[in-house]
Amino acid sequence: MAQNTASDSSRRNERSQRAILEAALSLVGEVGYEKLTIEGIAARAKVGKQTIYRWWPSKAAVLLDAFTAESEAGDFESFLPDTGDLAADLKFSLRATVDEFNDPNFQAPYRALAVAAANDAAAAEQFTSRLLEPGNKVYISRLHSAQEAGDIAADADLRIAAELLLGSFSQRWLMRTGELTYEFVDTVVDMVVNGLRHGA
Amino acid sequence: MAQNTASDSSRRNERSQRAILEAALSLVGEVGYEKLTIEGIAARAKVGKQTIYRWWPSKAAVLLDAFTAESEAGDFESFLPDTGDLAADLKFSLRATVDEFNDPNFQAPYRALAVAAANDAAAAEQFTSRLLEPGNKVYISRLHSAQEAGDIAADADLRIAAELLLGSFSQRWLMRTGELTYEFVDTVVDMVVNGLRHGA
Amino acid sequence: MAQNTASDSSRRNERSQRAILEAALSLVGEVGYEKLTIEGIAARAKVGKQTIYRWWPSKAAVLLDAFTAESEAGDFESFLPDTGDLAADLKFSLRATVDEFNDPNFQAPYRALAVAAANDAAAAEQFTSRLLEPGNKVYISRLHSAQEAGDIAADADLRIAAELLLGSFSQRWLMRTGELTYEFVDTVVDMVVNGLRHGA
Amino acid sequence: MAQNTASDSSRRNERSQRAILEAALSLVGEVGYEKLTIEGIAARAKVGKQTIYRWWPSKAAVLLDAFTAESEAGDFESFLPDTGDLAADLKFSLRATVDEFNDPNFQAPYRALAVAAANDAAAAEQFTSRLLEPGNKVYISRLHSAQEAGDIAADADLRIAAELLLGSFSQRWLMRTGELTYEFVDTVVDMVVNGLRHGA
DNA sequence: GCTTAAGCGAGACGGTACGTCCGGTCTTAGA
DNA sequence: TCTAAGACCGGACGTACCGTCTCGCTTAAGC
Repeated sequence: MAQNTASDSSRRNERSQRAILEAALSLVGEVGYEKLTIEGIAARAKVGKQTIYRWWPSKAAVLLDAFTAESEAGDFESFLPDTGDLAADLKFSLRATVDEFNDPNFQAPYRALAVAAANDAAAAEQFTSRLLEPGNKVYISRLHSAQEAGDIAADADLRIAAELLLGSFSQRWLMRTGELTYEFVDTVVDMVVNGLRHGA
Repeated sequence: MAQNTASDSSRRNERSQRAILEAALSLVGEVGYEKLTIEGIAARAKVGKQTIYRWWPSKAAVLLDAFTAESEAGDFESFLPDTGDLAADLKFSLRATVDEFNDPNFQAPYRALAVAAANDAAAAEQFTSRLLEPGNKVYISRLHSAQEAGDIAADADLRIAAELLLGSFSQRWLMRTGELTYEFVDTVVDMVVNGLRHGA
Repeated sequence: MAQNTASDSSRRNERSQRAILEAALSLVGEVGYEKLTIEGIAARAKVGKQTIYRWWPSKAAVLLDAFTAESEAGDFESFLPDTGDLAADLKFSLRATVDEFNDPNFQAPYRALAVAAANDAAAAEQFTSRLLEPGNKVYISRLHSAQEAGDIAADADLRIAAELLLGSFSQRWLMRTGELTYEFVDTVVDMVVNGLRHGA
Repeated sequence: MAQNTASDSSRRNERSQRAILEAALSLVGEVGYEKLTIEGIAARAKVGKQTIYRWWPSKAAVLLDAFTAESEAGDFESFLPDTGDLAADLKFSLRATVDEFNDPNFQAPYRALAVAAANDAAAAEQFTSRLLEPGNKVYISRLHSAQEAGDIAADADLRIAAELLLGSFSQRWLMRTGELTYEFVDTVVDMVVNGLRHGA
């Protein structure tokens, strides 16, 4: 968690912390990241402002904790099966991700975090290591298994392959340059899997 | 330009407008987008705040004008040649883009615009139509010519192909998940071109 | 007035200034000096806090202006007649002052100013020069005329005589060590006038 | 002492109490009454805040105890001799008081107490009964002996006489309207004694 | 001598106000 | 009429203290 080093976390008031994270999530859904204020969170959580500042360095940090706390409650990482059919497996997972990113309750805080990360290298580091990279790993690992099965080129750079899959998806979503549809991810998967097949 | 409809643009003071755009660019390079303020721009440009509010609806709009004004001064769009060798042409262009995005003077305002766009759909629309889409078009058009030459599958979705090329690039840059290098774009191009070759 | 040097007073909004002074006076009467807050004044005056900070350096300064503005509206300085009978004239004036200091509307802000002055040398300087000293002068001048008439010793220190009259009064009021009555001031006047009669 | 009734004073930690009083005195000398904080005292005394709140109801009460504790250590009440020469005796005593009030170590906490008393009737009651009134009594008693000796009028109000002596002194000091000098108190004494001589 | 209730240092907590910054609107003087 | 300047109302910032409230811990009294 992102607490200040100065304070003794064993004395945290659980009830307050939960109220803060819940307030942050619900508020960011209502007003967006830029209009999200620490005062607003404190007011909704019925908490003193200092209680937020004591434990988090910025609203981005609050939001990150809020988001991951909720995600860990459900089963966070979208499931990526390994049926032996790489393209099918990738499509399955990415279609689930499409649904997720079309859900306003997921989208609002996630966009807020992305904005914070784009803005500030420190936030980006947190965002990446706690949200993006775990997702990447799942894809890389599936690609690796395909590689070992001989389905894709032995020398393919799997990290970059994952970036093709997820970067195009992210960009379309973040800049709203198009709808996130099953067709879109299917096409992306086909192109990438095809590209990986014969020496790249 | 993004001016308000209310004012008569023939009466604009050119000197002031230029000073505002220059001030916006230099300030965003110094303090970043979130700490960029209208008051700060006005003060540096030695201009009344109202003069900014009269002609632009938001700091994102100022910045967008500032950025495009500078870009148009130089030759903005990265040149994409058509030598007949698709992969080589794409690499040539993307390597130039790598250089551009590694230039701090370019990077700071562009990142600011991307943040504004990620935040706000209206800003995104402007950002996309004035900066992203023109770039996309260049790539799509080159892909189209390759398609007509029979180098890539006839039924390939060229827009999505361009998104693969540029989205992975953008994501890596925006979230700072890795360095932008020639090797990176070369690999991306090879994968994508390979993927386009045989029906996708 | 106690405005900051930085601002151009010709651009003050009269309505706001008046509202601030009125709010300060009414609030100090309701809650006392220590619980008087700039935020409270701003809220009651329907004014931004900055508008107070722009023109006054402290709540003591606001209050001093508020108090003197009101006083100048009425005829501030208690009238001290010169009938030729020094003791009678002093009693007349001090009895009026007794009434004034027994009036809650007068007392609350005046006590607030006295507290501020006792606390802080800068406030004391303002308080003294704008409120105490003018009062002193009136008494000294009446004593001077009595001295010229031969009613009191030629070498008497009139400023100190005034301090005896007003200091004992002030102390009793400020520390609430006794009631302010006509009898009290009459006795004080008799003692002091008697003491001044034969070389002191 | 001003302790709360709720607590059992036999269990007080002497060391802590002393540290609190010393911290209060030294801090008030450094920052003044308004900027004196309970947290600051606790921090300097290396004591929990609750230990202060347990034993004193306000910072004024702490300060009053701190001040009287120190005073009782030395011989607090300025000696007022009775040589038969009233004026000389009063001058002797008041000159000593002048020295006292010109001593910064004495002045700072005493001013703080006076401010607290001026502000708040409850503090005033404590301040008066524990510091002012004992001083008054000494003067009244000396005047009484002079009255019995026939040096001053038999019907003179001796309390008011004492108020003349001490009130003018206090006022000059509190509002810093002039220096406290031997000449000043000498003149005050001469006027008052003279005024008391023949029926007042 | 053991236990148990208190005082204790520490500091988190819900609050209030601070003094500052900036947003976006409005007013004024001058070119 | 547009501009530079900046006052205005409003709202959020991040900080300082308030007075209350747990926490473990020490410690002294009374069983």
